[in-house]
Amino acid sequence: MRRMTARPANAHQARLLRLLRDGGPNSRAQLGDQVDLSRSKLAVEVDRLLDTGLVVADGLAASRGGRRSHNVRLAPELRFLGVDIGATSVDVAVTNAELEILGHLNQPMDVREGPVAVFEQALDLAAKLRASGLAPGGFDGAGVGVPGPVRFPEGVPVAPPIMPGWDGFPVREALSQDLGCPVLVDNDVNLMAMGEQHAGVARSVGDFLCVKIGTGIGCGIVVGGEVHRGTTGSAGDIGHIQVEPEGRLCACGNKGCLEAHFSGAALARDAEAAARAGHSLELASRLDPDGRLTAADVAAAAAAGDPTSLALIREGGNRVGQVIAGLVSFFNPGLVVIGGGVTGLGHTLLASIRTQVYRQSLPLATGNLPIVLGELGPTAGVTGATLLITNHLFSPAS
Amino acid sequence: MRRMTARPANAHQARLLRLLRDGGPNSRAQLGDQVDLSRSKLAVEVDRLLDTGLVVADGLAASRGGRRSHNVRLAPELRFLGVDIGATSVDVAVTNAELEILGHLNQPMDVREGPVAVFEQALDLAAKLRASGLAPGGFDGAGVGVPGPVRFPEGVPVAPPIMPGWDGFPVREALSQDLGCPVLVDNDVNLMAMGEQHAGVARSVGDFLCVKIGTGIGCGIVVGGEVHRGTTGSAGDIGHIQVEPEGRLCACGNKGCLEAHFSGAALARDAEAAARAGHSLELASRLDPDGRLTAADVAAAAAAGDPTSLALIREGGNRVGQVIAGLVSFFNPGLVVIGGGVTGLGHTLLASIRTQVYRQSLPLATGNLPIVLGELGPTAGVTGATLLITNHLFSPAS
DNA sequence: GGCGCTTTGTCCTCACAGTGGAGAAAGTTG
DNA sequence: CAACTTTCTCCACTGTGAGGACAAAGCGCC
Repeated sequence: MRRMTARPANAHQARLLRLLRDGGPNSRAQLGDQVDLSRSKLAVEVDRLLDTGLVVADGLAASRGGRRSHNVRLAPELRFLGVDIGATSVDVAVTNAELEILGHLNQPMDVREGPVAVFEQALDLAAKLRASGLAPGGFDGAGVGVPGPVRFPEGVPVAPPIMPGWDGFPVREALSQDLGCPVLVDNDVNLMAMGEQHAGVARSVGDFLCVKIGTGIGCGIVVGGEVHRGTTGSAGDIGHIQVEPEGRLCACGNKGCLEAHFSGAALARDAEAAARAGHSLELASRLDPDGRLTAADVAAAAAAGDPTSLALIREGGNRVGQVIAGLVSFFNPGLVVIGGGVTGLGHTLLASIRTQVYRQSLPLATGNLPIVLGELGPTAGVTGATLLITNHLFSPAS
Repeated sequence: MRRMTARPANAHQARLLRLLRDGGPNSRAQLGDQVDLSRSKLAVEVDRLLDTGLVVADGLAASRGGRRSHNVRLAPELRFLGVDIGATSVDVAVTNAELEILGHLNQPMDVREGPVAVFEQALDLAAKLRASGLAPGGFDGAGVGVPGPVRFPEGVPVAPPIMPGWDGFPVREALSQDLGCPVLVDNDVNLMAMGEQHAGVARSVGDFLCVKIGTGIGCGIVVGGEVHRGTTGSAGDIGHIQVEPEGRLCACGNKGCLEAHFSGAALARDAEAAARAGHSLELASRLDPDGRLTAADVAAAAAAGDPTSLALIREGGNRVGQVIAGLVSFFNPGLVVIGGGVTGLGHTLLASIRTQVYRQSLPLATGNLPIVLGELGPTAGVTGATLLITNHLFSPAS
């Protein structure tokens, strides 16, 4: 039960910790190449980190033509917890300090059951992972993503549209008590963006957008390598941008919101309607006993060549693409990542998004703009969550 | 002919220079209150700045109950040039190091005449200001705004839609040669945003948007106090966001761009059409011999109560408001500033923009969101320009 | 194996940024 | 004119960090 208590004493140490997190075991010489400090100073700081126990010796590395170097690495017993709460399921993962996922569990649930019930399930999953020996000493930190706006400094959801019972629930404080470790809470979309930035397609891109299409639609915004959360924590909430002046009624009360026209939920509804109207035998054959379909059913039908499903996906892609085109003109990102549950719709969706964006935005903004699917899938969120908390812990203590 | 050659030697000196720029003459004690340095260290740095000549003694201040303090200030002979190139006119202003405007000239012109002709006029205005004794020793730095995207590090316009002849013209290099001082070039909208941030409505706001509606429409984006320019320098180019799927043909080749439906130019065209169709006697009476109108004519007609003009303005406001609503949802700013030539349309325009934004965006994003007119008018751009160059010069030399 | 060359890591000295306190200088107030 | 404030300077002391010398450890070649 040895927990991480120490924190880096200065910016140099913080920098070194992050290099070790992102680059794995490293020799003093390799660290020196990346950090612009004299060798002597660097040795001093590394020694201090060794003293704290955050960093340990890791044997000798192979020679590169001279004396073999003594590697150091982050303490291998450090454990971090990533929790990603979606609208319809929870993901929980345990990582070491290098953010390698040691164990990952997923469970369906309904976020509308409220924070108490949901966190009971999440903590249960975390306990299972611990019970399998992955985190014998408990956790040194945890990151949590929730599907709605968060007042980041306090770690409290504010006015979340799809999870009314969560408004004001002190997520950070409650979980910090339960887990006995530091906790940080953020919007799930922001965490997905951070995950892709750290380990996915967005490595080494400073400014990018990460559009997550699941039950709802959100967008992570990264500016200069940092997540932009906005004044009230609601930045990236693009699901309620109006795409049709007199369009469908949305749960938020407005008409024609993007989310009402396309999202995992909207797609399933449209597919059900098409199936019931007899437009698609392929879809009808997939109806469950209650007459319901999911986005995954549509993806499967599309993969089987069902024209109705393909048309629905294309139309949805056009809608999202229309909004993304606007955002690209406005924000001029270096990359757009598409992720979330509907990535199962794959390249049909991507193609229609690309068409819209490349057609509508100015060539200067789209000239060298990749629009790609996220590559981490369900691990993006939990990876981002542990990145978030380690970023915090690997900073000089306030 | 004494030019500023020295640059601050370290971050402390840079910080002090900016404090003196923004706060005017200050005593060492007052500076110490703002800068978190010991008095002794601060005295050393101030002395070094005095040695460079960037800072000079400025006499004794009034006593605050003890020994009177020796004020210091930025050298009063420092002169900066701000140039703001619009689509239809140039603004040129001279400021001291405290960014007080000592002289300001404006001249109509047409950017389509190309960079050589335009800068000839701009330099002519600058020479006039010099001739009137405002900058006997020449300029210590200049900032330039152009109405299109700029590759900022090089100071070169790229693919500017409304000024084709400017693509790739080395503005920074050319002007730096002509003026014999450091020059920085940016998008005019970004400079307006910086101006309002420094001296206008956006003081002390970290994240805000500054929408400039003139001949075209653009948006300055400020994130964490810094202008966001995007990957290729085209961030904020919202004029070509599509607002109507099968809308009017735009100069850019697409259909339904915001700019095609509302901007200074579009408003004038609509007003002309209405006048010619006999819908408004008020507007018809303002037609010039060529049958042309300007946005200012529409503003005047609206002020006189002309219902056609008011309707045009309202409809335009709705269009812009629709786009801004989307940006607000996406970006979650703490303030939206409306500026540019059409601010003459005043509160009629503002009201319809506000209506759209407050109706379409989520309450969390709009709850405490002021939407206001810029307060600097034509001086915003030139102030931003001199802020840009002094920010650069008051930074530690690279 | 001996020798030169390379890489890695440690040790030592020096420069200097920065702190904090003492005290001088220059005011105000009673 | 004494007591108190505020401002500014001077000085001694501390800790950070750079840079060089040197030791340790490895490779390759003769």
